[in-house]
Amino acid sequence: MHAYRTHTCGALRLADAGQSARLSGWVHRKRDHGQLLFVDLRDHYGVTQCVIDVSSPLFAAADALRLESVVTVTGKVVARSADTVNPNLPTGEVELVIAELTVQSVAEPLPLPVNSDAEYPEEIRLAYRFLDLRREHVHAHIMLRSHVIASIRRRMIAQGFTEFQTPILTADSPEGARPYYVPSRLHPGQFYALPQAPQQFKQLLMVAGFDRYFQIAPCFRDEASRADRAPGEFYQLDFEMSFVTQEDVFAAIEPVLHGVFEEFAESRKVSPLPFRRIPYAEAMLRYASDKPDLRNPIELHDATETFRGSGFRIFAGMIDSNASVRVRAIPAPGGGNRAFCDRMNSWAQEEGQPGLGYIFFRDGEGAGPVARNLGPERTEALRLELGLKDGDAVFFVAGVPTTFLPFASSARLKIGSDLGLTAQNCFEFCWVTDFPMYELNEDTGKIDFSHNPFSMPQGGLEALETQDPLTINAFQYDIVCNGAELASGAIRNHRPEIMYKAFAVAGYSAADVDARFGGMLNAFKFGAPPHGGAAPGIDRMVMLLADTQNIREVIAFPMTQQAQDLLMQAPAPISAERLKELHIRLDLPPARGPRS
RNA sequence: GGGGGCGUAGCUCAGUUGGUUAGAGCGCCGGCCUGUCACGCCGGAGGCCGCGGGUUCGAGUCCCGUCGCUCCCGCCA
Repeated sequence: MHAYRTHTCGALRLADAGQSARLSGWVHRKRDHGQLLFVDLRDHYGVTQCVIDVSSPLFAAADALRLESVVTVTGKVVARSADTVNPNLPTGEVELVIAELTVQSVAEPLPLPVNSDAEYPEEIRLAYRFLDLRREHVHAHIMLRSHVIASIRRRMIAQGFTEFQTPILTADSPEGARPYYVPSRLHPGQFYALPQAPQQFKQLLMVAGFDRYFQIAPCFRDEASRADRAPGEFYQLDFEMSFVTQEDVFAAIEPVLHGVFEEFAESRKVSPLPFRRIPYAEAMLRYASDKPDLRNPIELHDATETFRGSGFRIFAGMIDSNASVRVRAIPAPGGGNRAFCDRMNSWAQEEGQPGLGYIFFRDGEGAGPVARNLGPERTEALRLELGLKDGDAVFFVAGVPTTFLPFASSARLKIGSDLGLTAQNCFEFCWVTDFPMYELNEDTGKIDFSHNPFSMPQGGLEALETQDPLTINAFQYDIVCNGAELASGAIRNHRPEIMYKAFAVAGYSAADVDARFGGMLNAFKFGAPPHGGAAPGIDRMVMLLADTQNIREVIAFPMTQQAQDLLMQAPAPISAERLKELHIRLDLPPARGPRS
């Protein structure tokens, strides 16, 4: 008989009754009946009930076992009587009668309960992550992550992609985020940077003729974390393709994402292929967001003309005084009562807004202060345009778009969820396309890249030379699922002359461009294929599939919000010798850490 | 860097208008129990109410400061 086990703790069935078996695992739970003891033994595969009574010489030893000790038990598998079968357990028709017991590893009293998924302070969970990972939910999430990644690999390879590894110790790349640096021992005063993304390497692989690249790529960014954004490091499905249009990129990755989500969606619906394409400008108009949650059916309408010169002086005055002011109407089907409208208004004030204007429809007409000031004709025209009826409401936000859009988006989401309009148990995908190439920096008044400077401007060199830069779109796209940005991508700019011009528009000289992107630009001077790609976030995908809001639930060994590893104690000081070797002298007094 | 929320037993939380000895469930410890499976029953231990200051006859409760956690803004494809 094998030293540790003949079966896993999830394996035994009624058909095994009568055999001898050996199981190894953790003491999950004990039920002590005085003369009779049940021990639930758990491993990765499941739980099996083991039983021993007072007639056994091992009874006292079994009784004394502490939870989470590791033991090996050997004995006969017996069928449970009909009234003691546990239908909730795959192994619940049998139990193992303990005849031999070996304690492989004794567990001390536990700092957190393993046999319960009850909430526990995150600090303790992270410091004892090896225990936390034994718990059912987290264990399942990490397994889901692994299965998702395996599915992605399989599907990418089936689509003709090849997996590559790119350097972790590399050069700083000016992509926006703050990089992590690693001091060089051999080159005093010089530093490697950890990649924020393998962006330039994957483009170089295209120049090298590999045609279709992918990587489950670690990315490093020294930026503040969020509930859905891990500090320090995260993983992307990074991919790139040669000789492709934007539609070719969509056609290659859609079946992968759709397939992965279908595979792990369980009962949840996944948007059919092809995913909807929504131009950026339309997304901002209809959803006030570049990552619309399409589970929510509400669409905004422009109502600027309805209010221009109207009796509703606040909006009419704003429109007259500033040509860029717009009014957006947010329909709220079923929200047509004063209680709901007042509640929304209070919410808006809590959000720091002056309030939230509304009209609600009853008895065949519009009610509320806005309707009174607007007058019956304009109110009725608006009602018809929005397709509203008695019992519905409409809310209004007004101002300069860049200022009011984030609030309008929040209001849309809140109305959808408060009125129960937002669909549940589904994954609603869309592409948001045609992002602007440039944007106006409101602080400096200068023109900045609005996304990735490597994107190809629509219209190419001619557009850069002739158009107002703020009207130029890029072949730049996002993939959005349930209001979360899952990926960003682009058709890249592979033409040096267009690259120099694109940077010139944003105020960079040719020398600047050479200094910052010399390596990649140089490669483009020796025959570069047109290419493009994207990089869906792995952690985000698993979060959606695991239906969790917290990214730390889908990472085996996450850091805290303050980017500390409580298990391995990182970051940590290093010895004076090591510092010297790295040519580093700590001149500044030690800064007090977040928790020193 | 800025804003919001939270901080009471090991854990989750309750604690009224400022008023006697700060409670419950879970966990832990002890006892009982031969068919449980979140076993059950009895008993017990366990509290600087985050920390410091203030107001008050009296503070878990009100005020100020501070520390920690968390969420958001900035930032971040």
